[in-house]
Amino acid sequence: MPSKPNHAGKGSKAKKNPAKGATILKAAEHTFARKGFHEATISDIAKKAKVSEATIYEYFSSKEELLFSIPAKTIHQYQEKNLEILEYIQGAANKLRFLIYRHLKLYASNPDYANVVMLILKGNRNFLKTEAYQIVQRSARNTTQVLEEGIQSGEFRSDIKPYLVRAMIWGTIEHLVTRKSLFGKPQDLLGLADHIVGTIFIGILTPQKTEPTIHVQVKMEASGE
Amino acid sequence: MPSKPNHAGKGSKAKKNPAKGATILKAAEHTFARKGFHEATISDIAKKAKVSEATIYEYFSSKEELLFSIPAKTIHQYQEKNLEILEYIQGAANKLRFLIYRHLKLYASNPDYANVVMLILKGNRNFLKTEAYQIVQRSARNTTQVLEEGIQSGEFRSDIKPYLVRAMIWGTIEHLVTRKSLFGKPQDLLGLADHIVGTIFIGILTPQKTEPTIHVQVKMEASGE
Amino acid sequence: MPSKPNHAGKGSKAKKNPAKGATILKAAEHTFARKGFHEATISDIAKKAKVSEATIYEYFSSKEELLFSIPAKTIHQYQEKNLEILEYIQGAANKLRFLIYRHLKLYASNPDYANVVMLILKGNRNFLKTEAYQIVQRSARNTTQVLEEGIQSGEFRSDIKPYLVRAMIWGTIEHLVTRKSLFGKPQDLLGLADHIVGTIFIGILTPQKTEPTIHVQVKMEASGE
Amino acid sequence: MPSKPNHAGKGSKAKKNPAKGATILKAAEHTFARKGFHEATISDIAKKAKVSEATIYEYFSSKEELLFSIPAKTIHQYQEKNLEILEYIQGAANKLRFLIYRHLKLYASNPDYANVVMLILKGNRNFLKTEAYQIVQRSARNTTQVLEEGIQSGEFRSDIKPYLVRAMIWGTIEHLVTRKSLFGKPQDLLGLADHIVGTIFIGILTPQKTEPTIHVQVKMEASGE
DNA sequence: AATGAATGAGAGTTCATTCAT
DNA sequence: AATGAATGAACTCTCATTCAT
Repeated sequence: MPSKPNHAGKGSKAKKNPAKGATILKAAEHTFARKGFHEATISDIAKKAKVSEATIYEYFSSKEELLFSIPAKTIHQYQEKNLEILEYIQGAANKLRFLIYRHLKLYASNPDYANVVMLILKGNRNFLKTEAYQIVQRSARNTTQVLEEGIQSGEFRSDIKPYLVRAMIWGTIEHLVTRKSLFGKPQDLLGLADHIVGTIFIGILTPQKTEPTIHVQVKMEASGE
Repeated sequence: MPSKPNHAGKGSKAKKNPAKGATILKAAEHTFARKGFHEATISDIAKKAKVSEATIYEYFSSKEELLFSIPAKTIHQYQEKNLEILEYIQGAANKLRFLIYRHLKLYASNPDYANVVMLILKGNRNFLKTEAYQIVQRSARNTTQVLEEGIQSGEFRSDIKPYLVRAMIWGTIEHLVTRKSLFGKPQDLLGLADHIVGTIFIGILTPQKTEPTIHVQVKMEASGE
Repeated sequence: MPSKPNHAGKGSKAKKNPAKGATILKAAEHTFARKGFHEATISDIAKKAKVSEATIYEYFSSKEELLFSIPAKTIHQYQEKNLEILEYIQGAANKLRFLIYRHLKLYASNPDYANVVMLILKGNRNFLKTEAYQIVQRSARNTTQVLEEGIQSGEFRSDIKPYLVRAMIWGTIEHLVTRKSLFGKPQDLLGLADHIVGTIFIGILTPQKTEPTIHVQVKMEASGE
Repeated sequence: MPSKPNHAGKGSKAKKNPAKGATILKAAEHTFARKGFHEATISDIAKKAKVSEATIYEYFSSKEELLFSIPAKTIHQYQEKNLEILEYIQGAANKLRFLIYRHLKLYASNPDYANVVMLILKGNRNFLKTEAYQIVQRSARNTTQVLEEGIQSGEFRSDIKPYLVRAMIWGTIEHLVTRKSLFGKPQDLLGLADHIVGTIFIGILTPQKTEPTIHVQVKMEASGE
């Protein structure tokens, strides 16, 4: 069997009945989201999925593999689609705006998933060894790449650090999504996207005051006329 | 500053020997940071602290209370000092820069602590009921307040949303600290402070391109010549 | 007789394999009888029953529920049969004699059971909330009722207090059974039944002395010679 | 030190301050009565007695010795006084009546003590090895002896079994006291004394109906004249 | 004489996981 | 393919007891 054997790490099993596997996965997502990883029991998940506990082990080799399988498919589809659409978008700024939207939307449209990712997976070291996490990393590189493109093309300042800006964007999103998971507070996550983009793009300082560089440029342009 | 007892909520016990209590707390921080909450056992912590398991329960009423007691003192001192210094700083921008530095430094100078906070406490719903968390919230309000001050004084753009900007700042920091905890990657966290401040302040777009406001100004100035 | 589930209250679990449940119960009875409740460990019982400790918890939700389950079935069958047979017996005295016999026999024929009931359950306040205890109470009412019947029919003195007489009968039995549990002393419990009945029926005073009524009669007859 | 060293078994300690010893004992009685032996902790008792836990161990060598020390003094005084008064009473019936009263009163006037004896000590096998228990046994022999006296003197029927009658009397009392401990039910224990005595003395059957013996005796006496 | 502090020794209980059917 | 039943393996927490002061 030379084909990719282990999607979620060491022990995944051949899915006998894909529909049932998905049911279990949804039940796990639901349960983990509400109770947390250790507090949720296989029995809880089995009840929710209306299968026996043993059946879960027919589909997933361990509780942790079950957890790690939750993002696997989602993240894969997410990244695929991102890459596909990205090709049709012109300009780094537009691309970046798209990526921010997409990222926010991923979580906004699936609260249980957001919960699992933000409150459980983010703190789990073993998750980092997962194939799903590899995709997350690739997805992160998308962003960095777009930022670099923007610098190259002159759309973005040449003195920004792509790594840092990406950290800012992702950090912002994660922070907001986490708060929504915990408090339900930013009611409308997607609605914040424009503000995030705006702030990332032009900062928070009022122009005249603290940007002498701009002032200089102005002079030059004025004289160029 | 009278000693407020029971920092970590209802169940904390009178510390018979404060030094030993601190030793246990440090051992717990160390152990939780390396193993995670559920994976670390009281026995591990007892060994590290060189006390018996029972002794731990003389100082902390449960494993969870032990966990929640880790940030209690640190966060308290952090907030006290912040408020103190803040009074001496002039200008919202300077204050904000200070808060960002401090926040980064808190974690940068105590990796185990960072680890516990970012990987364990952030995902723990019960922590939100803790007194320690109340202080975190108060600390967050510091930032928002400074942002509002800046808007008022004209230092910051009037169209920013303080809540969002604070989320960006904190999110960025949390993201970076988390990555450092997990990968050790941004070697020099504090060194990034200036870049973060810079980006938050002036954004990533190159001025001429996407800021029509500036453009307008230019025209005006040019005609003024 | 439809099978009423959950004899021992709220927490009892569905018995997966009734035979195994009974084995565990017997092992518990045996162990508790010899060691007492707190001194007996789940591990002891598991060993005796040749199952794992966890298996015990598949059948009983706690150590205490296990304890309370011991009398549940026995007491139920006992009461059922009592009521059944009572219908065929004529006369309150005969009925009372039967109940005393039965009560003694219940314990005499099952020393471990006697031990558990007399030395452990009797002092346990939580047992009083048990369904099993409800049946004990009902069984006590049988006795009181028979006593009332006897008074009505003229078989028993009209000046006795049923409640007290029942207490005497039960107290006597309990005392004897307890002594047998502790010392093995009244070798033949059942053999004492007749004596108990006799004494309860006619007391311990010699007739002439304290019973003026009888005394009068005697005199009269004697003088009749 | 040839004087009786160990009142309650192996490990009792010299009472440094008898008053404090008594305080602890009362606290223990109070606490055991309410919580039971295993459920009550040394800490509970220490709190109630307003001493430290360690102090309890200065006076009593173990929790069990503490328990066994509760009846020691009481039972000793009880028996002493019984023997003393018994000498002044004429007639077995009167003596028996006295013993029944005394026995009931012992418990009626000290509910906590009753509780401890009935619900805790009665089921404790180790208590039987105690010196306090030796006195209980001696006290039991009082009763048996009086019964034998009564038979000898003709006050009591010659066909009664002293051992059994004593069991009945004690059993009755224990049963009633236990119920009072558990339910508070027979409100007035002492008020029942007369009824107990009455029933023990003359039984529950109506004379004419079921006492052929008397009839026979009459004949014999008549012919004997 | 009194006790604050420390701990050894377990015990009950939970659950992920396995396996025979 | 599905599961009922069984269990190994821990882990938290409690408490009686000790000992140095």
